[in-house]
Amino acid sequence: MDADKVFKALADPTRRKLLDLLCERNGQTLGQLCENLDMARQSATQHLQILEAANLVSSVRRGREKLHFINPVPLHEVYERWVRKFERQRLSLLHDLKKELEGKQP
Amino acid sequence: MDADKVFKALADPTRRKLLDLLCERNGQTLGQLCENLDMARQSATQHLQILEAANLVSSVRRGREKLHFINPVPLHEVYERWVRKFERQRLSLLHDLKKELEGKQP
DNA sequence: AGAAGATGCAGATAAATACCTGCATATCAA
DNA sequence: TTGATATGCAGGTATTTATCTGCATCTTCT
Repeated sequence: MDADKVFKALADPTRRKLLDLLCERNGQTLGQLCENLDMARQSATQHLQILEAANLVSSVRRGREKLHFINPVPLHEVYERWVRKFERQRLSLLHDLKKELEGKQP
Repeated sequence: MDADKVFKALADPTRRKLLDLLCERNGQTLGQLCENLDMARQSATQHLQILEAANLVSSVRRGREKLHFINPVPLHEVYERWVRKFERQRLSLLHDLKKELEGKQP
């Protein structure tokens, strides 16, 4: 997984909306997705290309249409790599802060 | 939580490295963090400000030093809002794709 | 074949982003 | 107090990014 591509893909609200739309109904065409977007079709295409490069979306050509499918695997890997790691110390943080402040002031 | 700020904060590799560094040792000063970064101190400051604006990092002034602490709460909320949602349909995706292709071709 | 529909490709541009340098301020320690 | 240390602030710049417009290509349907 290219974590940088995944994070950068998720950084844009339009692309997160595209993922939301595909989550509601998987396998939508470019045209269908554009109906919910309020921007030029060509712009949406670029966003979808970024999502594909991050492996968050796969597409299949069917005739003159292009169908898009969400792929949750990279998101799961982001979770494993990032969220769980930081959650492990969740409970110790207030302790760290308190100790730090107490230990150095009279 | 401002999801957009959180995602944009995580989109930069330097900022993710800062979170990693704070995960290894919480409560580091700006100077300590800079030793691991290979960029001007002022640049690191800007990254830390973005992390603070996203509430991923908190800081406390102690004399002439500034201590930084990681805050995992926004990451957890990102997980709840994003990762779990998409994971729920994880198993159905290959099915969706297969059905889509089969149903429309002779 | 020809028209309509869906998507692809390329170049232009305005805004956002990540850096930097230079100088200012505040704190500690001798 | 004075020098050294840690951080803050402001401005400048080069790169990246998001978006658009215009035109091309490829299917489908009549």
